[in-house]
Amino acid sequence: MYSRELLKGILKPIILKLLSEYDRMYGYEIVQHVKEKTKGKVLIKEGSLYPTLHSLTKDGYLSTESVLVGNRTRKYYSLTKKGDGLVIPALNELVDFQTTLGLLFGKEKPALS
Amino acid sequence: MYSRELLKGILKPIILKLLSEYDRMYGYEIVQHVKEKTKGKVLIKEGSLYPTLHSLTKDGYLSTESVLVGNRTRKYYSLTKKGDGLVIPALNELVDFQTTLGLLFGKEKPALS
DNA sequence: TTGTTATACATCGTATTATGATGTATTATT
DNA sequence: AATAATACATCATAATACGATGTATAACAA
Repeated sequence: MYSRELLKGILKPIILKLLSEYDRMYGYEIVQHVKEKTKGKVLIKEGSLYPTLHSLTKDGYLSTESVLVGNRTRKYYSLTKKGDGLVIPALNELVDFQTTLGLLFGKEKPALS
Repeated sequence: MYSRELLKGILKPIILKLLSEYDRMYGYEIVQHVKEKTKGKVLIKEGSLYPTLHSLTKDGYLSTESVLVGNRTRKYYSLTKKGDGLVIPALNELVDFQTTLGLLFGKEKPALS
């Protein structure tokens, strides 16, 4: 895990990007997905995730849909139109930021995937 | 400029890396240096820099040396032995983090410089 | 069957830290 | 003479990740 502060600012972009790829996801699923994708290096905590999802929803970027699976509730989140408009700028900023980290810490521009 | 939160966690590493390269620097110089290095994308504010320098000093990572240039005071900062021990881990974390950002946001491992 | 782990949600207080606002003062430039 | 650059400082505020805590179901191993 990274120092707490380093992760600040990346949680919302992570959620936005995931939802732009997967159309709809629930909280627990997001945590697992990010864990796998980052090889265990980014472990989103519930105390971070749920308030953030609520905040994005409250601000109109996400919509929700509750589904019962067995007797357990799953709350699916999707991008609203407004939220969709946030995705590209957020990703651009992150990629740009990644490049800038390279300038500062000795790595050059990240290679294209 | 990046969103405020995105910059959290990188100021201390920036200072540590710079001081490991330049041996001694003063606040204003650090701001200018980072501004140039990042092509104006990271503009450290005085309200962030000075408290951080003081904090690092208080914790024994930096030592200071005040110099009069004309009638103006310059406060030079250098790494202590303790501070020196922080450099490598801090840089490793940052480079690692940069790579993880790539995993999350579509860029692969950063190219070596 | 019992204990543990995984799944799945939630809230709240705390800690960290970058920044704007504000202040003081010298030096260089127009 | 006025403005910008140099150079330091402090303080209140805002943003947000997280630990702690709570509730509950489902799966699985001992």
